[in-house]
Amino acid sequence: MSSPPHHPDNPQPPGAAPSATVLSPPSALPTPAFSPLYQQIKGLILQSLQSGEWKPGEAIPSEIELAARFRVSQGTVRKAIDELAAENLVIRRQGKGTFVATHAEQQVQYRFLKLRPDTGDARTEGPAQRSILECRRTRASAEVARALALRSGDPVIQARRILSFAGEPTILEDIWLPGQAFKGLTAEQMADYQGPMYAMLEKEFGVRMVRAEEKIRAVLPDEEQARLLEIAPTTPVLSVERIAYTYNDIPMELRRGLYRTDTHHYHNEVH
Amino acid sequence: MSSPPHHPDNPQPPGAAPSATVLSPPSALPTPAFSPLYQQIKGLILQSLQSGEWKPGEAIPSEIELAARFRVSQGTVRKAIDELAAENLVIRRQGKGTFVATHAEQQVQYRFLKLRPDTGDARTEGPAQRSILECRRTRASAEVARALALRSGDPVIQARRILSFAGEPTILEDIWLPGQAFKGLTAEQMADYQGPMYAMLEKEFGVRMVRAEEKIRAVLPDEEQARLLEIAPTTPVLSVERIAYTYNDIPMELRRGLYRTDTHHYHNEVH
DNA sequence: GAGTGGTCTAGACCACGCG
DNA sequence: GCGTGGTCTAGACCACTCA
Repeated sequence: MSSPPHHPDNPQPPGAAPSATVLSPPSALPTPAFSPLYQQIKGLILQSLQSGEWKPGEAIPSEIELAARFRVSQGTVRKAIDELAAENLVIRRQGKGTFVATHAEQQVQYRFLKLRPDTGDARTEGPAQRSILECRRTRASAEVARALALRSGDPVIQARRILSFAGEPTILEDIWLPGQAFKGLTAEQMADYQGPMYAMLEKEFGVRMVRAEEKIRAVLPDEEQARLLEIAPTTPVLSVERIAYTYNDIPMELRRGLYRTDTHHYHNEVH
Repeated sequence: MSSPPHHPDNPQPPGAAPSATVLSPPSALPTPAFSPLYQQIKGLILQSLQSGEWKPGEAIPSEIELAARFRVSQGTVRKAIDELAAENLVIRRQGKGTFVATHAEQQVQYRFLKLRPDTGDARTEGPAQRSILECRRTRASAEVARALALRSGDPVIQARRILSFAGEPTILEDIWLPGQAFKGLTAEQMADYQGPMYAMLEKEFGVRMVRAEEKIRAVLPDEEQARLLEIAPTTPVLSVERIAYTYNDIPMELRRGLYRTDTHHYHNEVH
């Protein structure tokens, strides 16, 4: 950390780094950051988050504790946490504390899935049925490697599954995961786990998906895809190509989904 | 406004409403709001925004001025403006001031359009060519009325246009606008205006689109649509149904777009 | 150099959740 | 009743823009 900015009355000694025991980050300098104090604090909290010091669902230390740990005012910690909360990395609960965000919550199941039934409440539809069609270890094609920031031929896990809503097959997904981070992942694990796949990856492998980018197109399914989705091959479907990222914008999943939109639609809000 | 919360040392007289001259809002009570002070301030600023006290692109008063006007601290005004900035209603520029957001800026042309070329930079593609195919006064169908919160048979303006990128017709749009708010809108106005349509509506009618919701599906174009987009009728396209809202969540536009996704894709980021 | 937004602090009190 | 996050204030100084 660089020389911390001005403390009006309490001039901080130049090298006074936070007293936190900062674990060595995976692939970056300790904290380059010539940035506002609260940004630096945010970075330090982020490091603890990604190092697993606080697990998903757990509470992080209170603002007062963090302020003491980092030797800054509570207001500065607050602003750092505000940004983390705005990015959905933590969740604030008044009177209780601030918690590490997780995919394993009833309220926000399928945080990243924007498909909604055309009619009725999402809740009347009930949870999705998942069925794993395939799950195997293979090697990254050039395309998959590029999406996952790997080299061609690096080990990847490839899976295919179907999500059904109210008994209707609605989503067909092909999923690629970097083999290294998910050693030992089995089809059983994917099939048996109760809850979203991202919750399972979080729990079993400590990898948290934090944000994703999607490219959406209209396509016709091939024969096999149409059969699996139980639609005619002339029925257009949404092709949703997703790259999901962990902390530090590291891509951790490539997913190609085909969404039926005869009974559902992709919902988006734009500001 | 309810009794304003606690001023530590400067107890505010109970009825001390901000000294701002509040114009009567269109269809709501002066400010129900049993909410934090900064939320009430935000509401008051919002009223000035929607009443046109400050026009798009103009600067709003400085934080210090607003603090004086509303008799609160600068920090409270700041928090109110922070939220407005987060919602893209205003833009802060350090050293210059805070400005009313507008659709008429070079940087953020087509703020609501999420379609991007598959390859190359969006800027290499240049601006879109617009051609108006149709623009007429008509009456709202039940469906259009529901979307725009009108009654069936209310006057609406219906338009159809094509957006082309690099000479290729890419988007076909049918647009419905409530007739009352846009009296006197002509096809010439739509065709001649340099810049996004929302910028024109902003300038000519004082109606600012602030947010939109989209429902996206994959469909096949009908014959006419295919002809206009210069594609085969067997080419699936994205159907994007957008409802755009002004302040206070009042729907002001229904738009049905067909997007070609053979050369472009709909891009979305999810958190 | 004046004016604007941006950062930081310190301290007070409020609203909530839980034992 | 205590601890948590949430609100509000007051005052200082920084960083940027422009005349």
